[in-house]
Amino acid sequence: MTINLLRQRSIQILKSVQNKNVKSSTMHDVARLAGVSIATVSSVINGKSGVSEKLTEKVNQAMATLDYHPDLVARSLKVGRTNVIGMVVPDVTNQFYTEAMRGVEDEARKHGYMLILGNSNEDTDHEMHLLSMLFSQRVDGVLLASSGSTAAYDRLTRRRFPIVFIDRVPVGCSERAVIIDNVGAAYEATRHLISLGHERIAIITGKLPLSTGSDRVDGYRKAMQEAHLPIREEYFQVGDFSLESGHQCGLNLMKLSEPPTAIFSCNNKMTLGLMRSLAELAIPCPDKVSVISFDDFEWAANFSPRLTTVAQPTYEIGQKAMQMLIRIICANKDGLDDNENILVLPAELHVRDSTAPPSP
Amino acid sequence: MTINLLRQRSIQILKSVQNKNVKSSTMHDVARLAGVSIATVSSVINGKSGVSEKLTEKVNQAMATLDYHPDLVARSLKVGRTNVIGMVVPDVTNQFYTEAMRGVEDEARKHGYMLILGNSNEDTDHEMHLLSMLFSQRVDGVLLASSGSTAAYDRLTRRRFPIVFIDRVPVGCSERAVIIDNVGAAYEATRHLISLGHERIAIITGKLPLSTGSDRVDGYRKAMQEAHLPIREEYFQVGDFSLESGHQCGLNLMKLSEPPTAIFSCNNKMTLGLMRSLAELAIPCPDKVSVISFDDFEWAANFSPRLTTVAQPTYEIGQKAMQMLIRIICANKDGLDDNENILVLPAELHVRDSTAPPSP
DNA sequence: TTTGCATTTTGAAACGTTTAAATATAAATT
DNA sequence: AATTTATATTTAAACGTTTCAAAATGCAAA
Repeated sequence: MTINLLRQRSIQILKSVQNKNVKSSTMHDVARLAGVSIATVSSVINGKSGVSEKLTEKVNQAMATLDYHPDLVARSLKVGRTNVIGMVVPDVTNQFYTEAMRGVEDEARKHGYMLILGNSNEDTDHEMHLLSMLFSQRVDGVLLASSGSTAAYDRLTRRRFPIVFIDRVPVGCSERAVIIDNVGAAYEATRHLISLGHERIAIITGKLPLSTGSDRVDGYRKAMQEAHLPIREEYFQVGDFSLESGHQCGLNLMKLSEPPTAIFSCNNKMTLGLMRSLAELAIPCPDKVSVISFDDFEWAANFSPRLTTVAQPTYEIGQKAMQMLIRIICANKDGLDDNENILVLPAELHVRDSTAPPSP
Repeated sequence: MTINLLRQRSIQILKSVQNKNVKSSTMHDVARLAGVSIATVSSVINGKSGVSEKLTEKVNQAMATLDYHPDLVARSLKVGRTNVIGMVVPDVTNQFYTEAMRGVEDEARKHGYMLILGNSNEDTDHEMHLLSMLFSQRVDGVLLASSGSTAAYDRLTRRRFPIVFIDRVPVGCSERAVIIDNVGAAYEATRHLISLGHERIAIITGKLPLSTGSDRVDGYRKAMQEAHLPIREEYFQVGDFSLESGHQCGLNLMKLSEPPTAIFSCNNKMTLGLMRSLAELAIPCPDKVSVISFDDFEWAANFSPRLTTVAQPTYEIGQKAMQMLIRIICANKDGLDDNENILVLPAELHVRDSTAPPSP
């Protein structure tokens, strides 16, 4: 075929593609322009061996002129695999999850996966809906920071659908998860307050049906009991991980006739709410009340009071969870059982200025 | 068909589905179990009129027993539309973008769209790659907070691919975007510092090839010129929106023999870096230096110093951008030209404690 | 020249939907 | 009872890939 003929044909095909306007060119167009069969084009695209130098070149050229991008929807349908994984988090504005997401994404990209992110807004119904959407989209697996219900999870696992919990696990489920040692970390945090001399120590808990809720309470309980300190009912404030709940619990605590001298807040958002309530009541921290918080972030260290926190390895949580998910997907594909278990990472206490001995 | 026969058939089909294990049931299975054609099943699923009470019931029952979930991959291939839109942001750990994302998601859900989120990490190459992946995934449109390059954008618009810029626009592109009045907001911010009596006012800029970089500089310039204040070269620090750049610029500024008495930081992450540098150098704010920052967040108001900020309507930006994108998609579908333009939202100055008159 | 064998290329059937056209059924009109 | 009309249901062809079996080609040996 002469160069001229090639050019002419190219223009013609380009035009036919442009006419349809938004529709993009297909393997068919490429094959036609290169003067080969679509099977050959497919082989070139997928780097299969056994295509001659000459045709490979022709095909590549045709793809370039047409600016061809393979249709992954069609491919997914054929191969029964999308190379997309879903991630559902309860609060996308919480940096904890977005840092984890970076770990997930980096690891995902390394293995050729894309990421669909869903935000359940701490709403179990919406979480169910998101999971079933993801399933319908035929994602290859899901990372889930649960907002509480196990219903969706049950349905999916019954189908042997690859799923890994991250950060939060509904109490009861205890496999295929990447979490931190919440009991240990909460124990250390409470110990820190006790060692400073505090006795009236309050806690603002997260959602109790979740591991991050109940385990942190357990660690707190353990430390308190060990030190023979009572846990007053009014010092036990049940929050739900939201800023608003932290705010409300903070007000509840500091308006008591005998307010606590130290508060253990179980996540970053609730701590922000707590600090707001302290500001509103003009209660200085740590002078009047010490604050220790789960989750460590950029703002914690450079404003006043510099917060004492329990720092979690957020990026690593995401990274490790994605690795586990990939192993499960592969095992599933080969029809064998994966024997993935729960992975527990350590957390770290960062002592700063928001905790101090109680004022006499 | 007797109830018994139905049950028997159901068990048989269920078993055949379970054997394939992870594969889920198809319209075919449903049709077989319900004893109808797959076209009828399709009609029921899509709520088409003209299916008898009786068959509708049968089909619904069959779908329930099989726990059938439609394969959106197959549907997408057929109808040439995925009902998925992509969103690419330069820093997913920046709450600005996740709050915008909430607006996007709420609006998307309302119209039956799902969301794929990509994080370009301020890397234009990676951004290109993400965009081309999204295109291959055949998303119906893209929301883009650009990290600087226009190359990807050009390629996509040439194909008339629906795309809306959000927050940041590469200088030059000036259509289909939802942004705020950066010049005006930066002008007001600088005016605020000037009105407090500051004359040595520094700026930490963002990436200059982006509207959020250059427009904010323009506003600053305008205010300074109007007040007949010089813009010293060493007070003009070019950052890149990252915490690290804010930190470095902060150090540069405060180590000058004649440091500024006020600093205008052009986004939240850089402000965090700036505050870190002030802490390291033990320079009190606002006593020695005033700080005003773009972007307002939860932590800005309840720690000390309470930050003076320019607050953007983050949620609304996302919401409005998604609405615009949907309009473009619809116009495209009907083959007509959309006449969408740029949408500029107002920002708001929140005066708090980090800005004060210069110390004498 | 033929034969056989390895290599390259192609044809055609999937994958799970939607949809237009065709057919079957029921109801209404003569 | 025969015909028309409206309604309900099914058939079969797409959508853009992958993939396997079959066909074509090239090349060495007979």
